[in-house]
Amino acid sequence: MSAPFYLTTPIYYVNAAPHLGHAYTTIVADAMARYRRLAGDRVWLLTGTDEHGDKIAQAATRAGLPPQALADRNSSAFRETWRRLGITNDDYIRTTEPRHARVVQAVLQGLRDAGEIYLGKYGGHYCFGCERFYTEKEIVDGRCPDHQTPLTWIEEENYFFRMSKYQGWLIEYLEAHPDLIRPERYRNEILGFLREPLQDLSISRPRSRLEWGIPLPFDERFVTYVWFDALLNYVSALGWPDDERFRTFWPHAQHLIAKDILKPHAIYWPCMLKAAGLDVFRRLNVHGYWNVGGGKMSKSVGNVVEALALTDKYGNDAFRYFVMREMTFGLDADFTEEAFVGRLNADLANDLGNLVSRATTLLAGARDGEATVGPPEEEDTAVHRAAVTARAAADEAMADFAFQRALAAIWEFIGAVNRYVDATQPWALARDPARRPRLGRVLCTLADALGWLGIVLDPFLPEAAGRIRAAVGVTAPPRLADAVMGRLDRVPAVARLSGLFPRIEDAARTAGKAARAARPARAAADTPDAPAAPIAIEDFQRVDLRVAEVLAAEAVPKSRKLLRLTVSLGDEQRTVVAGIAEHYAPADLVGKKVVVVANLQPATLMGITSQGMILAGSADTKTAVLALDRDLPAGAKVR
RNA sequence: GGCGGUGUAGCUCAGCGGCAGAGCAGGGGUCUCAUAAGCCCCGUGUCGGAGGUUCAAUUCCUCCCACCGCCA
Repeated sequence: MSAPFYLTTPIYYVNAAPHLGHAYTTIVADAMARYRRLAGDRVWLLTGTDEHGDKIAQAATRAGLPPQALADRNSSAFRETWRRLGITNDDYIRTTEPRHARVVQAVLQGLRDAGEIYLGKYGGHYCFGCERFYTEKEIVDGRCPDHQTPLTWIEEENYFFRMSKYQGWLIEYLEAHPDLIRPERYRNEILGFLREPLQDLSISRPRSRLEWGIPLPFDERFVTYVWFDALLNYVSALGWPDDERFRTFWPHAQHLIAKDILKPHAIYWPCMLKAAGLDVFRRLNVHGYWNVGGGKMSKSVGNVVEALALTDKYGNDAFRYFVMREMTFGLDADFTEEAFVGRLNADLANDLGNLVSRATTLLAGARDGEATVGPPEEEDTAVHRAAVTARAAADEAMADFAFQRALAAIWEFIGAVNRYVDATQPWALARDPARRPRLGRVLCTLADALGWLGIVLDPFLPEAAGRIRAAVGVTAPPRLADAVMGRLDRVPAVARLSGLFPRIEDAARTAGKAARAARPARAAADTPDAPAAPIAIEDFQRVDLRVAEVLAAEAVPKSRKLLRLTVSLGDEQRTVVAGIAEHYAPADLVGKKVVVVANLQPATLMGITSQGMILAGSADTKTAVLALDRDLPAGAKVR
C-alpha cells in the first residue's frame, strides 16, 4: 500500500536563467509528487542542474568566470526559484558533485571493460552551440541550421558507445512496453526514428578543445560527452549501485521531460541502462512547449517569460493552476496573460474562491442551534457521490499525467457544491426554526465538502488548500484516504475565509462591470422614493437626444422582451433594440415619432447590434414610450 | 523529399459511422449566503476543400490546401 514512487525532472542546463518551460516541468513534477504522497506512497522527487559541456565553458568565458563559478551561480538561481515556487523536491543533484562524477566514471569503466565502448575516429562539421556534428545535407550555406553560425571542420578520435547493437532490443522493448513513452505520439515518433539504422554514440570530447567535463577514467585525454554524463544523474542521485535508496526507488522510476530532449531519453538512455545491466526506467512522460506571443519557449532563444515575475504578480497557486489547467499534457499550449487572468477569475475566484467564501460565511454565521443535524437527504448524498466521481476521475487522470483532466474533474465537484448551496438555500432554512435539523445537515455537508477540497486540492493549490483546511479546523496532515464525504455528523467550528483568490479587474472588465452596475442603480432611480443625485446641465448635455421615426419593428426571435426597431434620424437610419415587447406590438410603433439616445455606445443584444436607446417611462408593470405631442422632423434635437 | 499530426461555435478544445458538444466570452432571467460572485436559459457552426464508400460520413478511403512535428 505504501508504494515507492520515483519522479525526476530533467536536470536543467545552467547556461540560462529559469523560465516558464523549466517552471512548468518542475511544477507539474511537484504536483505529481504531492499527489502520490497524499495517496500514501513513498515518494522521491529529484531535480537538479546539468553543468558540463561546451556551452557552459563558453558562457563562463564570456562572463569572465571559471566554469565552476558560473555553474555555482546559475545552479543557485534554479534552486532559489524552486524554493520560491514551493517545490518539494527531496534531492537536488548537480553534475559537478563528486557523488555524480564517481558514478559516471564507474559506469564508463564498466562499459569499457565489457567492450561496449571503443576508440574510433570521426570527422565532420561541428557546431559549438549545438555541441554536435552536422552532416553535409543538414548544413545550410555552410552554417549551422539552428544557430546560423559558421561550422568548424573537426576530425578527431573519440570513444563510442556501441548503441547500434541495441537497436533491435530497443524496438522489441518498446513493443513489449507500450506505456514506456507517453503520450503515444512521442512513442510513435521514436519508433519512426528507429526504422532507420541507429548509429553508435560518441561519448567523449577531446580535452584539446573541451576541458569542462568528467574525465574518462580509462583515458585522461578525454572528457565525457555531456549527455552521457547528464543522463546518469537519475541513478547517481539515488546512490547507485549500493545505496538502499537506489534499490528502493529505481524500479519505480518515472521521468518527466519536455519534447526537446525526447531522443536522448528515449534512445540513448535505455540503451545505456541496458548495456550497464540496469533496469530500464518505468515510464518517460513527455510534455509540449509553451508558446508565448506566437514564439516558442526554448533554452537558447530569448523569447521567454520570467516565471518568477508572474508568480510574484499573481501568486504561486494561481500560476500553478493556470499552467496545469491550460496545457494538455503532451501538446503545446499558449501562454497569455489574458488567458491567465481569465482562468484566475472564472475558476479560482468565481467558482472556488467564492464557494469557500459563501460556505464559510454560512458556517461561521450560524453557530447556535446546529447541534441538531438531520439525516442526509438525496441532495446531500448527491454531493457525496459527486465527490466519489471526482476523485475517481482525478486518480485516473493523474495516473496518466493528465493534470488538466484532474483539475477539470475537481472543478465539476466545485460546480456541484455551488448548485447544492443554491438548491438548499441555507439562508432561507435559517429563518425557519422548524427546519433547524435540515439546516444543520446542509451546513454539515458544506463543511464536509470544504474538508474534501482541502485535501484533494493540496497537490495543485498547496497554499489555498492549507487555508481551507485551517478554516474548517483540520490540523492533521492531509491524506487522500480521508477525502471521503458523508462521515461528518456534526457541524464543526469554521472560520470565515474570504478573498482566497481575489478577482483581477483590468480596465475593460471594470468598464463592463460599471455598465452592469448602472442597471440596478438606474432602476433604483426610477422609483420615486430613490431620487438620483443632482447633476450639472453639462452632464445632461452630454446625452445626444433626438427625435426618431420608427420605420420598421419586429420581435426578436427567442426573446420575450426585445423588439428590433429600424428608426430614421433624418439623414441616417439605425437599428435599435428595445426591451418593450411585453408592452407594445411591433405594428403599434411603426410610424411613431419617438425619442432616442443617439450617442449611446452600441451594445449587442441577442446577436443584434443596438445603435441607441428608445426613451420610455415605466411604473410598476406599465411602460410608455415617449412620443411627441406635435410633429417635428426626424433627427430634431431634444433638450 | 519521407513519415506522422493537426484543421469542429468569437476563443480554447472534446467528439471520431446514426438528430453537431463542453468550458470561456457574449445575451436574457433569477436568487441574495457569497469575491457585482452563484444558479437557470440562449449556439444552424460550409465539423479546412473536392471526390468516393455507405441506408447514413464531422467520423472510413483518395486527392488537394494550410499549419505543426520528427526524419533526411
